[in-house]
Amino acid sequence: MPRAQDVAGDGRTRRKAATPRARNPRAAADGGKAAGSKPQGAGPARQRDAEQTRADILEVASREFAEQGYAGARVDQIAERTRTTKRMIYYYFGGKEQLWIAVLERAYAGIRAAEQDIDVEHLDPVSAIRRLAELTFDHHDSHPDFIRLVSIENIHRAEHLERSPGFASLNSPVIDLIARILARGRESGAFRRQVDPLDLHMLISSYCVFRVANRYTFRAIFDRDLGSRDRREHYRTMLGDTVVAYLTAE
Amino acid sequence: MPRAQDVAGDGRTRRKAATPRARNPRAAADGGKAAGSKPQGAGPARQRDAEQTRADILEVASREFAEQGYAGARVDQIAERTRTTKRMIYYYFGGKEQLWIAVLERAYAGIRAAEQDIDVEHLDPVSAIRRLAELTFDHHDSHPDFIRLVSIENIHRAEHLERSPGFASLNSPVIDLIARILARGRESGAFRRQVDPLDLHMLISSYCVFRVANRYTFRAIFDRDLGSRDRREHYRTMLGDTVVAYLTAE
DNA sequence: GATTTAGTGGACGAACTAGTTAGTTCTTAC
DNA sequence: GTAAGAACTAACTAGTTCGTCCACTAAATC
Repeated sequence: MPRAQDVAGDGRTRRKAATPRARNPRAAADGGKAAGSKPQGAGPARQRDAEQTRADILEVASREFAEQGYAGARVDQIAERTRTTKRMIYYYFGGKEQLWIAVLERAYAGIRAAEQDIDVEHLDPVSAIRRLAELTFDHHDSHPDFIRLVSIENIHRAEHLERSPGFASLNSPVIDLIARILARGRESGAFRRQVDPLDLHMLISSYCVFRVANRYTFRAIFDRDLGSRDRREHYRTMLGDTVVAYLTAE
Repeated sequence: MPRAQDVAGDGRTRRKAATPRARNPRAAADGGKAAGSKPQGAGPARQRDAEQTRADILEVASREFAEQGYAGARVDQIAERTRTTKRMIYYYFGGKEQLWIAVLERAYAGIRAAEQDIDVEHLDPVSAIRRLAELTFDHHDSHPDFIRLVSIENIHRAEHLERSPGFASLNSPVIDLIARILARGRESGAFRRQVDPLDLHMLISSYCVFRVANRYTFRAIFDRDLGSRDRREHYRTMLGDTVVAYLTAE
C-alpha cells in the first residue's frame, strides 16, 4: 500500500488524477525513436493508439529486461516507465513471460533487419570476410542491450526462444552470405582451409559477443576495459586479422 | 503462512521435528565432492561443524545461483536444499548478496587453482600455445556452472566483484604464462606478430566461453548444438588452429 | 445518434520473499 | 561437571510482486 496520500481521498490530488490528464501522448512514449512508425499526418494524433501503446511497452520492457534480467525486472516498474498502466501489459501481452518473449522476438527481428543490409559481395573474398567481421563487430558494439538480452535468455537455456514458433526456420541470411564468400575464396585459392560457414559465424560472434558481454568481469579481474573507445579500432582489426589468418593458413 | 498443518499444533508432527532428526550429517552435504575436505578419521563425525555447514551452503547456493540467476534464486530454496536452515545462511553470510559474493569468490578461486596446474613450458611455443588453448577449452567445457555465474555477474555489470576486495590485485597466472610463451615464440621466429598476452587470453576465452554460455540460443536459432560430444574435438582443434594461425601469420 | 467494442485506469489481493526474533542444543575450556 | 559461547532451529514479519477485477471512456459501426 504505497502513497497513503493518494488513497486517503485527498480531493485535489484525486481530481487532478481523474481529469483527462494533460494528454501529451507521444511525450513519454518514443524516447528517441522519434516519428516514423505511424503516419502522423493522417488526422489529429489519436488519444488511443493500440499499436503505439504496444510499441511503447515493448520499448520500455526491452530496456528494463536488459538492465535487470528476466527475474530481476519488475512488471510494476516497466508499467511505471510507460505512458500507460500495468493493466495494458496484461491486455496486450498476457503476462511477464509473454512480454519477455515479445521483447526477444523484437530484438532478433532487429538484428535480422541489419543483416539484410550487409553488402560485401562486390569485394574479393579476403576483404569481404574481413568487412563482414567488422560489420558484425560494429553492430554488437552499438547494441549492447541486444547482447544482454541474449545472455539472459541463455541463462534460461533459451527455453522461451525454443517455445516461440518460427525462430529456427527463419535461417539467418548471414550464414548464406558467409557460405558464398567461403566458396569464392576456396575457388580463388585464397582460403586454403575447408570451413563450415556456421563455424566461422561462431568464431566471429564469440569474439564480438564476449567483448561486449564479458566486459565487466574482464575489467574487474584484469583491469582492462574492452569497451574503451581507444582500443575499439585495435580490437576490430584484431578480429579481422584472426579470421583472415585462420582461413588463409595452411 | 504456509503449512497450516504444522502450525496447528499437531503433536505428532511437531515432536518428530523436534527430535534430533535422524542425523545423517554428510548425506545431503557434499553431494559428489566426496570425502576430502575434512580429516574424517579424527573421531566420530561431529553433529555440528561450522566449516562443513558453510561449505554445504556454498555448494548448494552455487548450483542454485548458476541455475536461476541472482534475482531468480530463492534464499528459501537454497536453505531447503541444504542440510541446515535459512537462518544459518544469514548467520554465516549475512544476506543474499554476500552469499552471492562468496559463491563468486569460490568459483574464481577454483579456476585460479586449475591455472596453477598448467604446465606447458617444456613444449615449443606453437605446441605450448595450442596446448594452453586446449586446456582452457577443456576447463570451460567441464565447468559450465562457472561460466553461468560469470555471465550472471556480467549482467550485473560486475558490481559485486568490483566491491569485493582483492580480485584485481590477484593477477591471473595464465597471463604471465602466455607472456612467456609469446616471448619465446617471437625469439624463435615462430610468431611473426607482436601480440599482447591479455589480448590473446581474450581471444581464447571468448571462443571457449561463447561455446558454453551461448550454446542454447545458438542451438535455438541455427539448430546446432555446440556442446555435442561429437563436435567437441572438432571445436577444440578449430580453436588451436585459429590461435596458431593468428600468431604465425604475417 | 445509439450501440457495440477496443482500449484504459487504478485499486486490490493472494502468494511469495528477504530478513528477523526468540529461543534451544551441542561443544569446549576450565 | 559445568559455564560460556558457538551452532543451530522453527516460526514469524514487513514489504514486495504478479496478476485480476470492475468501472469506465474513446472510437468504430450501424
